[in-house]
Amino acid sequence: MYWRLATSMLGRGVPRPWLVPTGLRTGSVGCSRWEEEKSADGVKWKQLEHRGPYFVPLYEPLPDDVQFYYDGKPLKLSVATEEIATFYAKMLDHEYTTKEIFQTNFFNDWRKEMTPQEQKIIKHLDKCDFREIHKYFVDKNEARKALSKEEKQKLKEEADKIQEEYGYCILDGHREKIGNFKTEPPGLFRGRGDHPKMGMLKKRIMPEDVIINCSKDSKIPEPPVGHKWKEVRFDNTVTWLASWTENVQNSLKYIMLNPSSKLKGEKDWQKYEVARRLKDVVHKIRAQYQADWKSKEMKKRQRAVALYFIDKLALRAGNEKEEGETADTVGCCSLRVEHIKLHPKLDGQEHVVEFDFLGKDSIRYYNKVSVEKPVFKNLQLFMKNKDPGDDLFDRLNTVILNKHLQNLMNGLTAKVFRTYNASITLQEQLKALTNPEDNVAGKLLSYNRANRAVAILCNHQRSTPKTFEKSMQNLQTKIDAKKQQLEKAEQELKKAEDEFEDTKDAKAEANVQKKKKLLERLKEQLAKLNVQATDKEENKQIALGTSKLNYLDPRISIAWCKKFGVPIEKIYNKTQRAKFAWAIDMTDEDFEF
DNA sequence: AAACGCGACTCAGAAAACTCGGC
DNA sequence: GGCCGAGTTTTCTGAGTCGCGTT
Repeated sequence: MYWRLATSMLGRGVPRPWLVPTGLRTGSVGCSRWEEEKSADGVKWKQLEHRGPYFVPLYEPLPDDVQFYYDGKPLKLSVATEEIATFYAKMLDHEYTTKEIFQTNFFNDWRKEMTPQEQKIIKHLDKCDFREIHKYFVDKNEARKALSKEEKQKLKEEADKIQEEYGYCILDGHREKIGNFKTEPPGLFRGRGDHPKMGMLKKRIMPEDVIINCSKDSKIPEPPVGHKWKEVRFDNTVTWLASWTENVQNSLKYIMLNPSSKLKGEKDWQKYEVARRLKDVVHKIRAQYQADWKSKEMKKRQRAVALYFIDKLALRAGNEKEEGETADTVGCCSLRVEHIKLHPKLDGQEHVVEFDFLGKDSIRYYNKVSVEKPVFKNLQLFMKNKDPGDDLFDRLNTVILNKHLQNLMNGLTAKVFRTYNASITLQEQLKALTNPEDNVAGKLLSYNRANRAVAILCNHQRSTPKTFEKSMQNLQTKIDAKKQQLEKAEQELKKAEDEFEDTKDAKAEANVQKKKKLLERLKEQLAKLNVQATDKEENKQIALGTSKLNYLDPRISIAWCKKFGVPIEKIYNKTQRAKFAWAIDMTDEDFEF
């Protein structure tokens, strides 16, 4: 990997490009010439060449014997109408289709695409019968699973060929993997949580919708035959290869590089370096916001309390969002009065704030936190004479907050606190939990626990896996069986020892040794199973992946692996190792975040 | 100056696809 | 030695953050 060289050259003791300006900037806030990342006018590449997006296959009409029924009677649909019908039919056993908003949005959008005749007939969704179409797709899926080994192999090869052709680009002379090289197929929009637009029709992306970005002197990608690109541009200040506007939310979608790429890797590295710089000033910042809790200015007080939440609870910044366009979720600055309850005393603790709100992806944040008295008093003040639907921090937003943070440290924004607190927590937890005497399994449990502490801090949740109870039971069965084996082995050892007492012959002695070994092995296996069970139970509703991938400086984990003799593959799978190649390359066991 | 709207990027969990160990 | 299913990895695309230009 060519850039490994580059990164190793940038390792310890060697100035890192984006850190040099910081050093020079010390004490000279506002010197924009040295702003982070702007050193080269924001140029992201010199050369970019690619094939353009891979367009998902066009719709194939249903066979004639698969019918749609309206009001109990078969009805042949036009191809366009039928295609949209299949989107709904495919989702029939999904909870989405039971929701009224989903149904309404779908039906409205569907009717828009119908022919006038169809519009005249199809007036009510509840008279539509998609079950035969649904069954067709279920069967088709089954059939695909049942294909022979050779047929599957053939499909795999075709997919590999597409990946090979469209999945890579040339960036500054080097072949890099693309993250998402396929256009998103048409379908029904599925938002998270209570999304007002769920069920709307997401239209097919055509070459005419796509903007290509590449370098002028590169081989410009050919649009599919008979088609044209919307535009070809040569903008080297951005990292995307292609983009289009998505019709449901009217937002841009991009084709970008894979996390394993140099471009993304360096950005990731940079992110952690900013978080590490926060480490040096965080004590000062904390002292400052604590002082600001008593400020005369209400705006400052709100800023100080919000920042305290962001720091202590790792809340997200909380930008405003357009009402009615998305699910009603909030972050710190957008918290409303209804999202917190104040308890002067609760469960033996004083000044308890009870948080209950929906955050990103409509994941519930529920937490009871004992806070410092001034914070509590301030919150009472902020809530005074307000309705439940009013903003808690009415004089604050993310722009004001981030401007303030920028003054405290260059490159500092609200999200840096999440990165910083996540990484520092991992480092501290690893220090506290790792027992050098443990075997690898034991150490991995400690690692997972440290990781889990971070996931809890960041509120990374998952729904309990459908198979959880069952697999827990299976594990318990295994444990019980192992216990029995162990008991039996103990008895046999005792028997062997007695026999040796009697005979004192070499054969009996060897037998004792053999039984001892067996017992040891069983004990170890049992311990391992117990560890597994604990780990599993504790992980039931917690998602470790997000923090591992996005918040934890990989160098902490790599240093830990090296220090305690844990193979890196036990912590990071192949993809993760590719993403963190920059860190694997430069980190030794002494690394400190 | 501050509100706004857009653009570009990171972060997010669900679902699909794949793998691998036990029978 | 192939099949099954649980566990793991990869894909997918929606949901945030934050900066910038415009008004």
